[in-house]
Amino acid sequence: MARAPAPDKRRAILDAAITVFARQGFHTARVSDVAAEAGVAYGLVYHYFDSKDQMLNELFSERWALLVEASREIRQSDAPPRDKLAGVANFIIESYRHEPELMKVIIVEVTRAANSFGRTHLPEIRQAYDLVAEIVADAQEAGEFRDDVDPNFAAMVFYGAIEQLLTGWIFDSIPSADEDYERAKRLVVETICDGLEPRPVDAVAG
Amino acid sequence: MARAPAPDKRRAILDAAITVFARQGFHTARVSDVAAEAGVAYGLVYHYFDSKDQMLNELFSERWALLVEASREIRQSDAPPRDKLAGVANFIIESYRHEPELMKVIIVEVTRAANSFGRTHLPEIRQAYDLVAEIVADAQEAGEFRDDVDPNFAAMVFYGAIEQLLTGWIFDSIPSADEDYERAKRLVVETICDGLEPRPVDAVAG
DNA sequence: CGCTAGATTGACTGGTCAGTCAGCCGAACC
DNA sequence: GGTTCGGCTGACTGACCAGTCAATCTAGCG
Repeated sequence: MARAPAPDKRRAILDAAITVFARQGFHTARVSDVAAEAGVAYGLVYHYFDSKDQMLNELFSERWALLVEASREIRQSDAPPRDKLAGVANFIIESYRHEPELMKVIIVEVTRAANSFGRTHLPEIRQAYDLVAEIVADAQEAGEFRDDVDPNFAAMVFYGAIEQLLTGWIFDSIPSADEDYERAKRLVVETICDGLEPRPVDAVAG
Repeated sequence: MARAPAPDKRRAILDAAITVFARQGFHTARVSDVAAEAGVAYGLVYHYFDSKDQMLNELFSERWALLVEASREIRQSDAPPRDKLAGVANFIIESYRHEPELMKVIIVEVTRAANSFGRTHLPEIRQAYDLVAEIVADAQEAGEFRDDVDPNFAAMVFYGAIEQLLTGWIFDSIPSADEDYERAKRLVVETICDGLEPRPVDAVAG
């Protein structure tokens, strides 16, 4: 029999780490918990990873790279700016929908950890923000968005809104049925693009 | 000589805790660091507080109560809704401006800590969010805001935007001169109320 | 004074865990 | 069958730190 087809315990450990970090939080999670969850001996974790931190770093970077990549493609597409923002929102919210535990870990432990991890990954995080800022700037140059709002600022508002939604779902303080995700996607973009105040009726259509 | 006018070591310890928690993060801060920062013996911390956690809880609740109180007053005022939102934004941003360390601790260690502290204080946190939602709902009933956006949702977007700004300042990734704070206050409200897309010119004024 | 009570001290304890390490197991290859 | 080598094991160690406590100090008070 050929050498067992890569049991990939490494991946199993990483997956277990997601579950455990999401459930208990990184700080309170013990490496032994991760090993147990993965059904693997304690020492094996250190065979594949240098440290507990490295696992978290890897989880973050792996997924964040996908977000940056997706954002880059969306930016370069020739969709209208509103659809581009919708695309980014969609990607993030779908990520949460499919892998809520991983996204929880990323949002809670990395994005928002101002000391330690947050600082380490600042450059990566900024890349994603910057891409949204560029989408806005592009739209402003094309006259499709107001040009009196700093693009970086708009990006902050956009990301802030989405992260807050994720946080709401994580805390289980806003509803999370299928339709709620869809509604949320629509509403972030709508709110940010259109604003809360009613538009003067520019065409009585209907 | 009258009994020394309450040396208030308790307060000194709490203030030291702010500095230390902000600098090192709650988890990595040692109680001995707090004691040292306060210029006080280790044991004295436990004379005034039951635990390390209790210090953080107290710091959070003390200040969050002010925010809720201010929000409540703003809601009950008869200013236009846009000014009410501006009032809340102003309160939070001014809090950060005057006590950045305390606000950093609150945002990073409590508001955004889905496990541990965040869960503990969820009810208090929600109170503040709910008040913003009510401001929006009031405005919708008065026909001053679009009524096709869920008020809770609008509140999320609003808080998300502000917290993201604070986070930007905390991480030192957006500028923080006096005028930047003022501009930020104006822009959050403007962006959220007016949206990013240009309004159709409803009056050629000027 | 002598007494009481609260403030203050800091050495010490108990428990927890990240990370180490000496060695085992089994597959391939000779 | 022996040898090698990577994957794999889990008991152990060393450091760290929250919280305890017995002792000391200080101030008012009779």
